[in-house]
Amino acid sequence: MALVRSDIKRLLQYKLCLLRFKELGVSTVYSHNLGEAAGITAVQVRKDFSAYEIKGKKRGGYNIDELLEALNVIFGSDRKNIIIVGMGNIGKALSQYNERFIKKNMHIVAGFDIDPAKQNKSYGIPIYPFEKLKEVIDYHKVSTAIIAVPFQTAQEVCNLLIAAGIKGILNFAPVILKVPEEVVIDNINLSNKLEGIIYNIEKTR
Amino acid sequence: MALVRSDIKRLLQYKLCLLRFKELGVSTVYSHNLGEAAGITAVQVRKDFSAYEIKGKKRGGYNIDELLEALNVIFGSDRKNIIIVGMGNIGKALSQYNERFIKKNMHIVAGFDIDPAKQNKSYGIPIYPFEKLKEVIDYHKVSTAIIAVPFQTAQEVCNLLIAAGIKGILNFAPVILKVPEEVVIDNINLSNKLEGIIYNIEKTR
DNA sequence: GCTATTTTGTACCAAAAATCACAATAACCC
DNA sequence: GGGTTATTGTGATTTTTGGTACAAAATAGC
Repeated sequence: MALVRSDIKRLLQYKLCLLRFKELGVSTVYSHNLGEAAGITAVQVRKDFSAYEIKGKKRGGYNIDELLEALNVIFGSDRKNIIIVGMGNIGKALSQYNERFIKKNMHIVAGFDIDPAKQNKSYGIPIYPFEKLKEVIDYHKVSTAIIAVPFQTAQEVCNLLIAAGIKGILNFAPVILKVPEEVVIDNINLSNKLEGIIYNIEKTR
Repeated sequence: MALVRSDIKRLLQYKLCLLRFKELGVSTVYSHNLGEAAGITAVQVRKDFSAYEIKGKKRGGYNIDELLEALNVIFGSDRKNIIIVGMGNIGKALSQYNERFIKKNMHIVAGFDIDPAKQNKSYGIPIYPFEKLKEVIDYHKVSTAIIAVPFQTAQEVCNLLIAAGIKGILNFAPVILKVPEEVVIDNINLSNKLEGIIYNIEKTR
């Protein structure tokens, strides 16, 4: 499965904004507030909530706690364990994001690298050789992995992961990984992102 | 401007795949070859090329050099200079990607950080304080920036960048940055990406 | 040279997503 | 309490996107 539906992306953005609002002590939002914060039109916000039968009050807006509760039902609030495969620049950087992920109850429990030298380094998470993949995945009940290996080995690593039981992959290697229909994949190509931005800049001049 | 059109994303993916094919010594491709490599249907490939008046030969496929030449016309082949703002984990990691970006003629020419301690470190690129922003942007004719600062300061940094002449931004801070219509912005939220993947996994069970 | 096959190119159709327009209702103000 | 306003909720419309089917053309095989 190649794509996260765009309504889901928006709901996640709402969730993030709502948590920030809540931290500021706000207890209700209007569709246009939330829309502005999330970069989405007010109509779209109302439609999204309406589609999930989340009700607001006419002229009274939406209650933030109720919204967050409803979003928790949609997204689940139980702990998710994640692994990183490939402890190069990106892998290392992401391992240090753990604190942020933990706030959303996503825990990076281990990293994997082919290089034995990295397997002893302390990145805040334990680093294992690939032989330990299945063991760690099973033990921590990991269903999601981040691939941050060079593109030449990415597909091979991807196959290993799927064989070991991984169901969802965030891929930073600059290839489109081929996965069975039931596996969720999101390919991020930073260099293409930059090129796309540059194209848009030039085009509008 | 919030979004890079999806046909542009596909063209960039074709470009990447074509370069790889070329390195392997292949000189022609069929729409289904390229489609498979790029994770796109063959019909879509043909439509995309057709839309840009790139012709193939019936039963003979497309000539890779011609395709690449056409893509170079669309995307330009001149050097683009880029800066990174915020030399935390992500900023550092990206600065070490420079070699890969250079292959596409995108050069990260400088990094910026508020912390004077980082300004002397060697990351392969010079690191400056924010006071030097305008100077560096003007000198290197930079139009594109990567934001990798904490979310609390991201909008402020974004405004600074735009005031200093930046026209396109790739934003890793977990906020939706507000920019004038003519500025190109791509907001990447890694934590939302992971949550989206996890949602899809659970949903399909 | 005729037929079969492969591949491009495109017209048409279906699905998804976004936008517009406006009805419904609750709160506010005088 | 009556009118006005702010806000939600949704039906209708448009736009965008991707997919299907098939015609056109070039090559290959015999």
